[in-house]
Amino acid sequence: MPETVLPEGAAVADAPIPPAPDDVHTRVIDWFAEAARDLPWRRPECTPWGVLVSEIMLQQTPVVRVLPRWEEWLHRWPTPAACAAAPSAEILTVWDRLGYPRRALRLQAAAEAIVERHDGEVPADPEALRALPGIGEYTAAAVSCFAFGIPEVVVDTNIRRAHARIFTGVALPGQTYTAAQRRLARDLMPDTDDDGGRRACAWNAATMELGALICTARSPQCAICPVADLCAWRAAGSPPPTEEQKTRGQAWAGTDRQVRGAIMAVLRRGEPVQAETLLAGLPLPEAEDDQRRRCLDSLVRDGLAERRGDIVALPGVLGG
DNA sequence: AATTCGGGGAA
DNA sequence: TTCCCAGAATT
Repeated sequence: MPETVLPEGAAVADAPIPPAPDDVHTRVIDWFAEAARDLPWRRPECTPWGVLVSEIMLQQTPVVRVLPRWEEWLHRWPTPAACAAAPSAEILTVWDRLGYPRRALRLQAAAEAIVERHDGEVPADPEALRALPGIGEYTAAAVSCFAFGIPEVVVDTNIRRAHARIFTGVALPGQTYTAAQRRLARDLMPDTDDDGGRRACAWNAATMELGALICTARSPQCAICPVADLCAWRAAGSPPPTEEQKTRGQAWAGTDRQVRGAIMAVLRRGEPVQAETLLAGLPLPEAEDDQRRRCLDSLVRDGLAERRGDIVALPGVLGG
């Protein structure tokens, strides 16, 4: 804020005027109709289970890496019941290197809960979805909206960024999902009175796609953006992100996540191995013995590995 | 509100 | 190297 005191009622020069939501709705939804990617979990024949699997896999993992794993997963386990009945080791193997393998176990646990609590059918109610393992606020809303057409407020990282630029006029939304951002997203939802929520769901999907394809984090394609002339961030001169808005990079080299990942890569080969051989053979010369052992222990605690005596394997393969 | 939890491809 | 990706669970 400048030190200068402005006249009463005068607009602050830097404060962008947010566009009318209705105008943005029409532009973005029309753009989506012609520019949307043909993703398999968007096809009309995709089941709610297929949508649910895609949403879990897409948590922090890019679309291009999810695609082949999703196809394999749905081919093997076309229903929650089939997934629930699978060996956990197979679950983790098919998950492969999507990352955060606890998601795979939680997805199977969700499938089990769906069989037990919902007669094997993915629930449409967002509260019922939210109660399933691995399903939080975003995923519950997304499944409810994309699989069942229920006009929930869907807010992912793409939508937060698009909202921040178009309506708030800042480069990036910041690291944490604030109450103000949640309120903004809710206020921006199209009316559901007329069409029962069809337009609201289209708005969710379209805004997400806009953030993924046009309004990207690094170099947004404003030249081909359907709302460039309405965008508050553009109107403000496309100011760069502040230090507060920048995401502080997560360290990777030397972290437990790296060591755990290296251990899981070995276990995914399928053969039980000696703990000492496994830990000594990790391609991480920097890692101390203490860290290697700690990470293996944590994997066992997380149910991602099983240990009997000196032998370690994926869960279930060591038998009773 | 801050941390932890994988992994890879592009800037 | 750093950044970013359809987040969730835990503290």
